[in-house]
Amino acid sequence: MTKALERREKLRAALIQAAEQMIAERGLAGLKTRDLAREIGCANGAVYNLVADVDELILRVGSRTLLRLDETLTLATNAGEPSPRESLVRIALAYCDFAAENLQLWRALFEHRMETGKLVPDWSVHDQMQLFRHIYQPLAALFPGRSPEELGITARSLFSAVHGMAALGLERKLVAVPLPALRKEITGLVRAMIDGLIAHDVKGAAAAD
Amino acid sequence: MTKALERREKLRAALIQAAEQMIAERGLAGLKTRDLAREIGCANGAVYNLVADVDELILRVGSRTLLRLDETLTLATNAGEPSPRESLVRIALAYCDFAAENLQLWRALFEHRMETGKLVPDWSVHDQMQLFRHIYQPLAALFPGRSPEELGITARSLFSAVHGMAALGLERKLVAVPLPALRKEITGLVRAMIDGLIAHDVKGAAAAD
DNA sequence: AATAATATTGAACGATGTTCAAGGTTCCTG
DNA sequence: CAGGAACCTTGAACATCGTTCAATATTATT
Repeated sequence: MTKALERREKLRAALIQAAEQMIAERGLAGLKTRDLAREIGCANGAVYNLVADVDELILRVGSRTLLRLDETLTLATNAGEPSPRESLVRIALAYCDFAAENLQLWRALFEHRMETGKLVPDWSVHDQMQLFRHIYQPLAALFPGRSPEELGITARSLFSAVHGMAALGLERKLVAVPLPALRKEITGLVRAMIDGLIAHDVKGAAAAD
Repeated sequence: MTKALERREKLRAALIQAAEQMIAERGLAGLKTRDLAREIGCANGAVYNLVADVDELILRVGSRTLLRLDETLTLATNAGEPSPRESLVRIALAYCDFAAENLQLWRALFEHRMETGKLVPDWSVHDQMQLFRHIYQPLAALFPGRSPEELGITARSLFSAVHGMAALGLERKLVAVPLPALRKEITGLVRAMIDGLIAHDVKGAAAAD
């Protein structure tokens, strides 16, 4: 029993790794089951013993990408002990850099759409939630008056805004912007957002008095 | 000569309209040439007399979507004569509302990727540039000290940030957020960004003295 | 009206994801 | 250790795409 399952797991790992490399090199649309099968040395049909369908395969690669992204953001947060404000800037820049360095894999996270009717499995959804965690902590330090729910919403908004800048900035479709310029823009806008949010907080508190 | 070309143009218009409706109903992935041909009453192969390939078809639909979006933003800008700051908020909300009401068509604008090697035609690129124009004017009023280039960059950053909030907010993948909540978040963050940018401007000017 | 030019057709091609019966391996049991 | 049960692997076959093209039908010109 061990022999068969062992080989299966080995092949599975190889499959996911091959898929990761293929997406990284040729984009999500360049992922082909026949190429994958040739790569890991098995028949085309055998892929479906290792994985239910390509949707699952893409999700598994996405999970790995999210994990690496998470590690990157963790590293960015722990570098030195800057103010919460600068911590958020660092996180945003780390996100941008990760996207630039893992462009195709990062795009695959957002480009992929499940075939209609099939819903994303729990383990995949759970992975995605973890990302906001990094933003949450500095935000909580900056806005001690806000409830956890409010902080969660603000965290998601901030994340989304930075994501949008990276997404459109790294896109060739709209004007291509050089990476250093994009980093500078993100830095400026994150600082502006935070300062603006702080100012509103003060105003709100004053009005509440 | 007129008879043939006339029919051709009629069919072309019908094709693009059918494609638009099909994308709106079933998403970009639901666009099938055979269904389109049946819809407009011609053979599958005839589609390629009206259009070079589906890429062009998608781009043509995108052009129409961008045009409607442009009209929507124009309307939002001209409604009343609010301050530049509130004008920007209105534009952002109009963008969000348009995305929500034209979800699939709006997604198609960003989901579509040309097959590698083929580049987007000029007329399509030109369409996309026009969007920043709406943001540019209020920004110029708010930041008279900035150069046109700087304003253009800020406009794109602001647009990208709002786009990101709409994109992730309207996505089912990350937590689904109700539209009113999303609008409120966008309003808050746009105001914060602008106020933050203004504060930085003042600080920068003071430091320059 | 005859002929040249052009448009339209739908069958066929090559890819692609997915399935499945046939045949091979591996594992448990007597 | 032998033999059967359970499982795995295979590669051919299927359905569905976008796209092409020789044959046919239509339109325009002389």
